[in-house]
Amino acid sequence: MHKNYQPAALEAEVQAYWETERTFEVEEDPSKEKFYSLSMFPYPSGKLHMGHVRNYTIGDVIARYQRMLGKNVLQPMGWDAFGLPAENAALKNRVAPAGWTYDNIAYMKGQLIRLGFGYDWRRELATCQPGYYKWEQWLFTELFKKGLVYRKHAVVNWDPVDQTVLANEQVIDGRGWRSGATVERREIPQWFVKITDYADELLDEIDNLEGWPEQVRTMQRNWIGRSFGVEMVFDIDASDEPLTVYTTRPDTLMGVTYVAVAAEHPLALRAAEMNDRLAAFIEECRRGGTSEADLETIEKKGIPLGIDAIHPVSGEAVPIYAANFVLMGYGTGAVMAVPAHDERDHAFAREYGIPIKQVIYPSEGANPDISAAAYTEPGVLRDSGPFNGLSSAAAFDAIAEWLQERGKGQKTKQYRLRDWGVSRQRYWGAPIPMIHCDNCGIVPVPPEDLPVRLPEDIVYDENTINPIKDDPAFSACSCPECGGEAQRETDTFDTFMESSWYYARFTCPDANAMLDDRADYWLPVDHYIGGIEHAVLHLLYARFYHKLLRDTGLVKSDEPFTRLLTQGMVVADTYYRDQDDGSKHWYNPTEVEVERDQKGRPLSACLKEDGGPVIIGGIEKMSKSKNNGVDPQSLIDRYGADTVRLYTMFTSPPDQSLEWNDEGVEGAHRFLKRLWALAEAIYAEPMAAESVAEEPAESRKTARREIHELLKKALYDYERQRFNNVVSACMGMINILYKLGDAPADHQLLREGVSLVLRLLAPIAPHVTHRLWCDLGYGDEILDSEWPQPDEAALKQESLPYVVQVNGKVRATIQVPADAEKQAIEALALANDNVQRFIGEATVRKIIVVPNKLVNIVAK
RNA sequence: GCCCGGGUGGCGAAAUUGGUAGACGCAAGAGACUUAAAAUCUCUCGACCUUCGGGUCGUGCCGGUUCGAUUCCGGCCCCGGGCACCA
Repeated sequence: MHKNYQPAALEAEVQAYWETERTFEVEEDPSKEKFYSLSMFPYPSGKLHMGHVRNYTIGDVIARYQRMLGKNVLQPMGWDAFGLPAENAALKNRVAPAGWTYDNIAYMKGQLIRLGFGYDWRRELATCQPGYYKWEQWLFTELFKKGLVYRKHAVVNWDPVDQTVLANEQVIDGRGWRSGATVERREIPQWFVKITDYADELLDEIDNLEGWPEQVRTMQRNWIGRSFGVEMVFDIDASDEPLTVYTTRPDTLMGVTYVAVAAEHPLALRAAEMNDRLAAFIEECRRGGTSEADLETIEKKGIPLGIDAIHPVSGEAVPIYAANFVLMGYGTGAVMAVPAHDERDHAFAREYGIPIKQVIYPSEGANPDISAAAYTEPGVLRDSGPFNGLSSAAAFDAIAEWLQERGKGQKTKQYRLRDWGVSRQRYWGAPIPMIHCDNCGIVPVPPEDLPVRLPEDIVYDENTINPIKDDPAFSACSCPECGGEAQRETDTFDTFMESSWYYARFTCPDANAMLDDRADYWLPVDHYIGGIEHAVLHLLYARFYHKLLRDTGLVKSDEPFTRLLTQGMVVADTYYRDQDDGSKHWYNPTEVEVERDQKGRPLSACLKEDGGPVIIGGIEKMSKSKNNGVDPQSLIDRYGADTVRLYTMFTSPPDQSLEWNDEGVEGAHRFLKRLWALAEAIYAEPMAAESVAEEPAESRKTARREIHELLKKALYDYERQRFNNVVSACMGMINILYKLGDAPADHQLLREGVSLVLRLLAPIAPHVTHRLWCDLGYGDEILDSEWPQPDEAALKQESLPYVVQVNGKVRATIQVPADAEKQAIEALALANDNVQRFIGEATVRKIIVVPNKLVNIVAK
């Protein structure tokens, strides 16, 4: 055993041992309880960032912990390999996306191994491999046959200069990121999967996801957004085609004072033929991005069509407006507006001088001032003709019934959730396996022709937009039905398609089918760990996909992930300078010197290179775009993997955001050196197996009790996944062990204490604990050692400290025999001088005794 | 704009969930060892007052419930995540 802790050599040796012993390779074993621990696989962007390190450390800690509890643990790893950054890199460096991606995978895999994560690498997969995406192409054609896939027009961001579709991320302040041109909204045909068919099941089963954070469950419920409302028709005075609108507040129907339609609504387009102002407005509405955040934050604008809608109950004419906040793609592209009872309608009505008609009044209390703000609470109806006097709830039913009897509407259920658009107009993705034939229409690629391979051997220059779009070698094909000339679909899948089922493929990566029997041994995933930013999209799509797999007969379970841990962001300060062209140039924190005030708050910052000032951009998620990432590799090189793992676990609880701070890593390293020093002391002086039984000294007895209390706390914190507290407890134990004396009994306690700390720390710092466990002769394989339990006898105390409060304020701490009765405790509390001083002349009204904790004396 | 989180010393955090606020660590200060430095070890460390016993205030802000609130309720402020083509 070395005298000093030397992580680099030690970790290499232990990693070699794991590889030779095939420690983390697992097979199905019906005799053992299985545990499938999975961390969200990375996009191979180049190198690991701190968020990866944190995510995979949490996952590895959970996997190793479960292994130490005796379970058959599967922990695989793979690569979410398709995506936009590979195309960006291709444009920038003129390299093919495939080569760039595989190079990144090789480098990042090396980093994962260097960090000591216990993966079964035989199961590794990359989603850009034809052997992987073949099966999702196959499933897509199956879903098409079942009617769960369809094509419709949908809006995209169109860059009129580059002549290309842009991702939302590529639209900056309404302009294309490369061309700087104002982005337009354009409708093109795209493929959709009917997730709304599963909306009810996806929503109702959230109730059963007890292992998921409540926060994520709430977000998913709101995202699906099931609402019960009424669909109704407004006749149009100038048209035969009525307008259909949906509302969750039919009780406010008599307060409708206008109707708003999307700018692209056929009614608006027709009216615009005769109306230049309207035509210009519609043109204006086509500009800007498509994201919901963009649409919801633009100034709400509208323009009257000059056409009226007929109120279905009163028969009154109300004006129709074209409005930029109503979207053609959502619902029916038309909404009824009730300014008195809806905030957005209220703001719009005030802007355009539209009447505000109050029809709902509070059932008790003062009537609010409706001219100042909308009254959105339910209440009692007035000025509502036949519905006067009804409550909002009763009016909901009465109005729905009234409309239904007259064929003007009905109760319906609606979702905020929209069908999943899976088409992307990009090269680096899985080709959508569909064929367009002039004779036969849309024809799915037959299974024997799958996979539709994406050509990887392509050339990129700065003008390349999409290498397969205009490549006849790719798109030309023969129709599988009529054999005639046909065209392949050149759009590729949304990368969420790949990431929605990889967890299942890991169970049988070599199966000659999408999945085989092994899937049902391992699934569902027992513990899934990933970033909170995936709370809705990825996690909802994966739940949906699992149900598709189930209904295709490939798995038996209903849900993919039993327990979910959403780790917080790794965040860091950002610094930038404004460029002449209006963009921002971001500087890495390592390039910047920050001046702080006495309280440690940043005052100003300057660039080390030129000493000039830079702007402090606030704390944000570590990202390439903000250049605020901390490279974990330099920390690994300097301190070793165990220190980096220990520090990331210690510095924040897993589900909270981690504010990166280089200081502190040193402390984690120091702790491992202290552990090493204690182990060295044991090694240097191996003790006789049988030491003479001696009555333990009082201080040693206390030390042992404190160690077992900390052990109990650590076990509790392992269960609730507060790994930062586990590390704290281990540090506390080491601090106690450091203060022990030289007696044989001290040495015995030291041996016991170190064996406890090693096992508690084994999932977190696996290399050093593995080595010390072997070198000190505790056993051969710490992962298969007995998981520690506190000694109840050591925890027993003859007397306990109680806090004594007078009127809720702490006035004394007293020692109370453990078996004392309530009266005895009260008497001891009252006997204290300081307590008496604060009772003074007052009369004791009440004494509250909280067992093992405190006494509160209420005196007045 | 909408949905979801978070706010505790100079800093990261803890408080077994309504019962001693600040465990553990970082930074800082003092001391020991050393020719010296590093490393290591020991002690101090929320603010203010103090007769050195202790006292008053203190968990973003304002109010409430309670014998007792970081924890529960109502309102506000600030920061972060998501918003369907970043992954």
